[in-house]
Amino acid sequence: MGDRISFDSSVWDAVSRIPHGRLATYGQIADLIGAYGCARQVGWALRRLPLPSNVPWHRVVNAQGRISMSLSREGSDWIQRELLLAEGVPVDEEGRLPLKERLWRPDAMSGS
DNA sequence: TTAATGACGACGC
DNA sequence: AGCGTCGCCATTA
Repeated sequence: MGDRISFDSSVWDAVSRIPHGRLATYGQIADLIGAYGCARQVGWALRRLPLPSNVPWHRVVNAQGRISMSLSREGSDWIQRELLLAEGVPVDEEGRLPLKERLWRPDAMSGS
């Protein structure tokens, strides 16, 4: 049984903790689940997420403060932009957004 | 099995 | 700011 399944679950769980209106980077999620340096894998895990989903996958962007636009996403990148705009996060046509101001700082004292 | 491909990231210029 | 390069590593061909 794949480690893939548990890895994906870990990613989805971590992403589910991102508060409404805030953002996290792929690398940040990787760190959070103890997979330092595996940012790309986080991207793959989100790619496997069946849509629509309750997991707020749209709150994960790249470290450059942009939505990772790619033809291979077949439109999910633009859906991501719409979902972010819908919850008050400004995103320009190039996918740029205010990462600095909206970066999620996980609080050890929250949850559980 | 080897080669190419990414929803990435850090650097250099 | 923008772009190219390289390191990264699971997935896919």
